[in-house]
Amino acid sequence: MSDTTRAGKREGPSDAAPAGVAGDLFAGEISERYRAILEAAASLFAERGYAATSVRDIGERVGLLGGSLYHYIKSKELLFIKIHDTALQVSEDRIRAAIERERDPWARLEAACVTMLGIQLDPRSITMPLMNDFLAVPRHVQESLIAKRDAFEQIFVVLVDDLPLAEGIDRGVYRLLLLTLLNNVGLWYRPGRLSPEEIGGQIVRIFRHEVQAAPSGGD
Amino acid sequence: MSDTTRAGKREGPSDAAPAGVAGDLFAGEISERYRAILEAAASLFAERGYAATSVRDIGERVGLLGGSLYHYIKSKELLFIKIHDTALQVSEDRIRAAIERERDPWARLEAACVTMLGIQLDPRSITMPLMNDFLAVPRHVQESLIAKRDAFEQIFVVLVDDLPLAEGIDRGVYRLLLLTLLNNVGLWYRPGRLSPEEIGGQIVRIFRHEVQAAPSGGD
DNA sequence: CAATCTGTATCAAACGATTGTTACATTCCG
DNA sequence: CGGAATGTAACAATCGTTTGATACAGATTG
Repeated sequence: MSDTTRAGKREGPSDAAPAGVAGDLFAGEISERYRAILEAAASLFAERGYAATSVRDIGERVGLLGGSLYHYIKSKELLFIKIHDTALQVSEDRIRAAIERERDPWARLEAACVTMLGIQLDPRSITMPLMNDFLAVPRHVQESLIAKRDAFEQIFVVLVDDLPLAEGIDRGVYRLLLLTLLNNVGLWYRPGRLSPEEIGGQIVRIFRHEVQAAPSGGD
Repeated sequence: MSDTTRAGKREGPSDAAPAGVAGDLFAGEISERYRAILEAAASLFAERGYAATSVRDIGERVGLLGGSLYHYIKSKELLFIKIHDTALQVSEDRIRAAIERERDPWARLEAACVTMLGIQLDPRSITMPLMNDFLAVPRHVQESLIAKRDAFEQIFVVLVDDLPLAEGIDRGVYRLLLLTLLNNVGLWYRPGRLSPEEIGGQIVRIFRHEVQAAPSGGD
């Protein structure tokens, strides 16, 4: 079969980078068409889920026939995995860069949350709503996704470990709850009312518990 | 050839109620076969999602051919809606009964959370993981689900309004975050480690903020 | 008691549509 | 010309659903 990594095609080398987050997402890709396919597929997967998105749907979005996509992709499954892993990698990089600028553990956590929400809730972003779409993909695809996801979550393992949490709070559960929120806010968020920063702030305000807990607690 | 379960159709009036939560779920249904179909479909929808579950899959689970299901159901879409609405109704009833026994606002919230998690995390329960499967179903089905869901969430509107929350916390966001958690814990929960009660307790411990917030807050 | 009817439950098979994918032909462009 | 990009057309599978036949239980009838 034709080698797909062969570069030096149509466009000039400094022509790329049209959009914001999404443009960044697949920045390393050679062909603009290929990047358009990745973005269209990502957005459709996020909108309707993996199983409910057909290859022809993706093709229509970029002005190609379904079968023509196979000049760029190997299979629908691998396309999904590629999008998923890329989104996760970009998110990880951005979050790491954001928390690096902060010293205080709570400030670091908030920076991570706000950054992740900024990605999740950006309509251009297209990133990670797919992460809650495990169900529909075949088992062996799931395994690939989970591996990548575990690596990503290591960021939050460290972040949560550094928090001066009140005792009685299970840090493992705490981390999972926080990630559950960050991953799913996109399900109900509608732009206009609150900004991603405000929601991130609310989350941290709720999850922020200083060392001394309830002064006159019941139990 | 034909299986052996052909006989034994009609049942006595006091013979029903085999399982726990799931048995309760579709208790009012007349035929045992019909109830088996509802339960099998509910569990499959919860496992793989709506789009990735075929009518033939459901049939196989109950020992029928795919087409034979249409003696009991009108369509796959209506089957999904019925399961969804029933699960929501059962959950609502159980939560209302649970919070009725408590007076303190925080105790009422915890009762609601623990009850809902008990339903969500019960492997027999089968109830509501479907609620996060909006994406795959057609638009007009979504509208039906959303209507039911809004009614359900009214419970939590009242519960959260009664909380003596620290100022600076948006009660609308607070409620949505809480519901997001309750709806999605099932994605990572594995029985054995922690009980639903313990997780519910952790959630409330995190979401519990007395009126006087951080004594020397940063912002 | 046997024969017949009736209605429910199920199977077997097919329907048209859609799925992911491929093979081949064509167009485009340097 | 030559290779990359796209269209055309089909493939086998699977999808939700329908149709018609069949098995069977119970009531009705002789």
